[in-house]
Amino acid sequence: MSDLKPPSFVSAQMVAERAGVSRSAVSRTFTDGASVSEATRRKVLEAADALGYHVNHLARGLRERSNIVCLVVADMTTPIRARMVDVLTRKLQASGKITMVINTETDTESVSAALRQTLNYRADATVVLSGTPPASLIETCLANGQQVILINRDERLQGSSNLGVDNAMAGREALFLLRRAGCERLGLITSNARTASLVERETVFVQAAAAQGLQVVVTEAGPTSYESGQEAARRVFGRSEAPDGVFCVTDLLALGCMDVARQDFGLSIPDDLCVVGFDDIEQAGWASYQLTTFRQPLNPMADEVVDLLLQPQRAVSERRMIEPIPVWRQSVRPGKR
Amino acid sequence: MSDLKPPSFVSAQMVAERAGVSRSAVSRTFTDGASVSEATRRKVLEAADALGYHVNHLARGLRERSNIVCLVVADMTTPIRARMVDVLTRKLQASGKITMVINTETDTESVSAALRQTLNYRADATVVLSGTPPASLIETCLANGQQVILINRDERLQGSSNLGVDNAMAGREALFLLRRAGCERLGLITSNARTASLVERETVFVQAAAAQGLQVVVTEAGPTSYESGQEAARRVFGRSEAPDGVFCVTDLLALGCMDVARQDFGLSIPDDLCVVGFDDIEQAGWASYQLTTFRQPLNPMADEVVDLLLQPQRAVSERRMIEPIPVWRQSVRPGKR
DNA sequence: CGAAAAAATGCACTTGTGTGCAACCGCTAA
DNA sequence: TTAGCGGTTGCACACAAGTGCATTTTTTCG
Repeated sequence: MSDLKPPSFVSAQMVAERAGVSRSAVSRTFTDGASVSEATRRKVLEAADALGYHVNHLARGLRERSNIVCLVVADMTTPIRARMVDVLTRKLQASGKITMVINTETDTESVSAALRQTLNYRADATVVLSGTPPASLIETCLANGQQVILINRDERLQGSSNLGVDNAMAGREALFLLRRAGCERLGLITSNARTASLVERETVFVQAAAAQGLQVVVTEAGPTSYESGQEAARRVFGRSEAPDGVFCVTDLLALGCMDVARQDFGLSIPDDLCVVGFDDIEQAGWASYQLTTFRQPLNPMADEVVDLLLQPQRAVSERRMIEPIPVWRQSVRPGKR
Repeated sequence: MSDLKPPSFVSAQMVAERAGVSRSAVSRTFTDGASVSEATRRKVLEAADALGYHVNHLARGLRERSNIVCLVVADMTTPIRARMVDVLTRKLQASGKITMVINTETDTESVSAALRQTLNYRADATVVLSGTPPASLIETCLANGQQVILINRDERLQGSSNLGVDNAMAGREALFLLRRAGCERLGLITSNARTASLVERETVFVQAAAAQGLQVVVTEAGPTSYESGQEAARRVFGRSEAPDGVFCVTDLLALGCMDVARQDFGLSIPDDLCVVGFDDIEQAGWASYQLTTFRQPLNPMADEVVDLLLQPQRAVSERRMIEPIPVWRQSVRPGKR
């Protein structure tokens, strides 16, 4: 009397047998707009409920769209990435998609493997948050009818949709803020990740400064993290002509920098040192930091992604740019000292 | 001459035609241990490569296991949750599973909807990180042969596997730490989330204190967040007999509490006030905080999850407990004042 | 060289679903 | 009474894969 085989998913066939109808009737009951009599429908729903039946979306997706969207992401623990994943999964779900997360490294090999997984699962689209896939693989995706959306990876790739924030604007504005605060010796702290986004913020900041006849002390630390910010700060503020205004290309770098500047070098922020960040992660607003920064407008960005998904034919090779939002806090003086 | 219909996924059939073999041959080429001649295999691989063919895992999963694991989670932006998702997706991937993330609210209705999605996609297993699904729905999952693993949701539910950290131990040890530091007036800060985990940490701490004849000032703030910690601190330290030792059931609460205690009330940590947290999020180790706390051993926990998945038949109704690891930093005095 | 064993191949069925097509049912109007 | 009509229903096929079984091809060994 013991059931030896493990229980398996209940299928439409079983429901049909129990309800005494054809399997088609079951299918139609769960399909919007299909023609089923009220009586049949009731019988089917009753049987389905009793057996615990749930439509197999995998089999459904065998015919046409799978409604699966893959998220290729690295460094998920980074606050900004966590928020991105959060917002994206929310919005995608709201538009009837389901999200597969592929956690990867940023090197090309890992990203390629991730993208191939994406094809294996017949995702309607892939959203790449980290790393840059090789162009050939993107073409394969497109050849398979799969949409590719790159976020904040600025290398323009044929066929993929690109979405990013205006890094140049942030670089220019950061300089403006620091100059208005009366900063004379400018510094820039970046990581060795050298993402297109980071590089653009850096170069625009440096060039804009050069246009004003100012030189910028550029410091490159390890990966984009709090610890790298600390390390960079130890190098920067130990020298004779330490900067009095620093643009950190990432909030995490900025926070590490602030802690070291204050605790190890006794600097007062914003009196002795002004700091500007980028991302507006939650911690930037904490009382200990009150970092002036630029917010990545994640909700609008996610809306754009959903929008791109809903009109796939027009989306090919599109490029959309979103303005970051300056967030004023206390790490930069409002006027000249 | 324009291709009107959108490109669609290339199937094994197309590869077979191009390679001049049967579809079976294609299938066998991509199946380990199947019998194919080297010549055929080469022809197939060549055609597959030219067309950009990728095996459809969805169709493969139609026959047996889908290799999909669903992660039901809320509050993904919380550092501890982000880390959990990160570690789990990594380990699951490493063991050949693919992760679907369902971002939900903690209310029963949302969690139920999430669990039904889980069934729709024929997930081999569901890992619940937030909220508590109704017992009836868990039974439905089990009836469909789907494993349910609950993490840190301590209500023991029939049939599901439970995995959690030893909250009681943390409560006891937190008290020990504060008492050894010479704290006389104890406080506890919790959120209104009232998760089983949080409640257990609270009650054990309070009871252990009572056993020593000490009363604990319990403050309940809003959701588990930095801001709630701030709010609670404003209420607690404004009174005449403010505590000199506080256990915050979560690191985020602790960090908010520390900032307010220092900046609004001029308290020095750990001289005037000792603080203990729980989770060991990254920010707890930042220079501004140096919070003494208990680490959730996420890697071992994820290993347990994978282990449970690999032996599904034995896993039914199992319950595993993992010890949190005390992390010594500077927010508690090492000895009596 | 020929027979037996081994390897490779293709057919046909399986999985769970949606859907076009044709049959059917009940009802109304001529 | 019967043709017509709209609403249901079931059959059979499609989707993309894996696999048992029978058949064909190749290899091996006497």
